[in-house]
Amino acid sequence: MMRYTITAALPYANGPVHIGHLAGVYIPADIYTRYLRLKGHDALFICGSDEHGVPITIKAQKEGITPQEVVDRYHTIIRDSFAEFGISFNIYSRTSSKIHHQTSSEFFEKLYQDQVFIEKESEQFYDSKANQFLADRYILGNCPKCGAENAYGDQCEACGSSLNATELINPRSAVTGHTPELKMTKHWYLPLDKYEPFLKQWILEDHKEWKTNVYGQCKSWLDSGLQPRAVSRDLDWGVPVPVDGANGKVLYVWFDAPIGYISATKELTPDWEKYWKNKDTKLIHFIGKDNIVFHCIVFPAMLKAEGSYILPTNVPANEFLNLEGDKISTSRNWAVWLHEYLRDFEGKQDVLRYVLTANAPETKDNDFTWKDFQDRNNNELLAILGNFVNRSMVLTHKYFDGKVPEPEPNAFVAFDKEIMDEFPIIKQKIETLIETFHFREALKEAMNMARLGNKYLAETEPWKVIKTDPDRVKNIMYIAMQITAGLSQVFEPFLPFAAAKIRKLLNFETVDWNLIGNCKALPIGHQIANPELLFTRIEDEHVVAQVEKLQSTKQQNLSNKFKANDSKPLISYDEFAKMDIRVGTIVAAEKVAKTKKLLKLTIDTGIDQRTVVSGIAEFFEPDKIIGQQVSILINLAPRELKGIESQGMILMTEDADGTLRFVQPTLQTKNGCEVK
RNA sequence: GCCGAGGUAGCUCAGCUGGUUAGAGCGCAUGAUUCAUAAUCAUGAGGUCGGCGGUUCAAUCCCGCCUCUCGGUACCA
Repeated sequence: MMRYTITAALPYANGPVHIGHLAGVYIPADIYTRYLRLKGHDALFICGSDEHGVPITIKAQKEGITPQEVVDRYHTIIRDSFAEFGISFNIYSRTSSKIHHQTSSEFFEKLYQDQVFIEKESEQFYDSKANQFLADRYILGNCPKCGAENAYGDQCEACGSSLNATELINPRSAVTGHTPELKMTKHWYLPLDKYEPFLKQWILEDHKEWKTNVYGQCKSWLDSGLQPRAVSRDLDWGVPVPVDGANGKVLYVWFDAPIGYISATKELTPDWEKYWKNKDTKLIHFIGKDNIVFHCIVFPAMLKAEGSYILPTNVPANEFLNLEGDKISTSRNWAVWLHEYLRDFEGKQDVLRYVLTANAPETKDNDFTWKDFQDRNNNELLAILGNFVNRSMVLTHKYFDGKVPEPEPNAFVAFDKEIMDEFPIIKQKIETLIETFHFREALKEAMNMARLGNKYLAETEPWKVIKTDPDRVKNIMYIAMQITAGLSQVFEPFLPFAAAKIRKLLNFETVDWNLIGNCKALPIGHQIANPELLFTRIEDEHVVAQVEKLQSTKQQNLSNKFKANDSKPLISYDEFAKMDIRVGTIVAAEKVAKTKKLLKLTIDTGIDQRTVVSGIAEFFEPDKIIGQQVSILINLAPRELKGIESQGMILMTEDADGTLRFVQPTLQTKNGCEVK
């Protein structure tokens, strides 16, 4: 028996969870854990809500409630969704819990006492009216790049630039509107660079077996050199930094969140140390690809620094799931939310589990479509698995009053043996596949067991043989029932609800991986229950409704969500008149080498032909905009971009969905005409 | 741009360290069958393995260049 600690990424408690989360992290982790338990291993499955961090405080502020109220709401929704989908956590905890605060505090203290951290002072914005330091997201100002108002301190949403708060022009606090001042503040840094040699050895040399996407990402980070990372922030929501003079400082969320795995284990069992500190325990982190660097580099560095913990054996990160061809997006509401699915498809947890496993983004991003969902339910789950179980039960009832018939041991024919011999082979394949995190393939092999069952019945034709050789049918149905019993075991990790239902129908409650394929699980004479259908057909109207729902939320989002920005302060006519805006025509366009967004345009302004560098390359093909009339600000001070002098600025507008459009006269207009 | 991961039958994906006619499921076609939720079983059609070069007796698998998708990072009036 082996011991495993299995973690699934802590979902961030600022929204519900959707099918992308389930497909990428929780279902694979659940399959893995259920499998290990079936094999008799000691496997703890740990998860919880990640409840700290700035986005939650912002959400709370927007809604006029406390951060705790925000996380309480989503923690409940998330926890219940997982429970209903049969994600078999041993514990689903949360990082706002007392035990987590305590655990992460102690963790920090240990590193602090061992003098692992670097202490560093730097200047940060401080709001003297609110008496607090401001996180980057809490500072608004004019974007230094594009001049847009209300750029955030970390990013301008108008032009997409990532910023430093100190670059903002006219910065103001999002809390009070006050102009913040720069003030020195002290923070603690984890010197990741010091652990670089260790990490290089541990990952690049000792864990070449990790998935290529994970290994590649790590190599990329390690090769480019690691930097010390701040582990604290000036914020009042989180785990307070347990050091004198650290008032108003909390642990940075990336530091406390992974410790959540440890606190949850602690909450679960007094025996927790054996799952985290015993060298024989295998620690497996299931995550999405966005989390690779934290789980492969940062958290291991923390654990290593602490000294008494084991490091992960593997970090099987998955890619992302798309939905009907588009990226899943919480803000655009382009998602299938679990709590809504549970309401719309009551009792169909396994259908989604099946589809998401069969189409899991294991090696690359994958697409979920409702059509595929319908097809897989109707043509695979129902037609192959459900149908086999049903027909073997119906036949057993018809010929043997629902009792497992007694076979004549010497009467098994070559074909019987051939079929029976297949099952241990498939079982072995599934084991290897699950143990190497190939869940998609493993599920396919499990389905092959049901296929084999169908094939067996089709070839042996008990409904014909019964007329001529009833004894032979005893052997046939004996085997068919044993196959069914095997299915009730093999699907336990993948489709726990269906597996349990098959066992209920068989009147057979034992769960044991080793029963798969031994073809004698059900005793002779065993009475089975009446047949019931495992799966029901999903009709077109159900999936059409879902697609329409998606389309309409998408439409609504577009029209509803857009809110015109507030008017800027008044200016005089003279101020306006300073801007010399002309009608021009694009006469040449080419991509600026080594950039993604920049086009080098040559504009005929009526006065001259000049070069303008414009960040529109993601929306326009150079060839297709030649001849396009534009409005151009011609007396903007030239600026050099990527070595090219840009002499002016093309006026663009951005539609609600982010698409850029030219602002041009309604009819062809002479170049050089003024816009006024 | 740089780094990483992908681009294999209509669709979704397997293909270990290069080696005979490149595989599976779904879909499609044909046939068989009726115990079963018009479910099942068999057979078959379908691919210049993103493109171009190179190494090799031999490349989907190695190398170079290009191209497209996704992620990270940089840049972005």
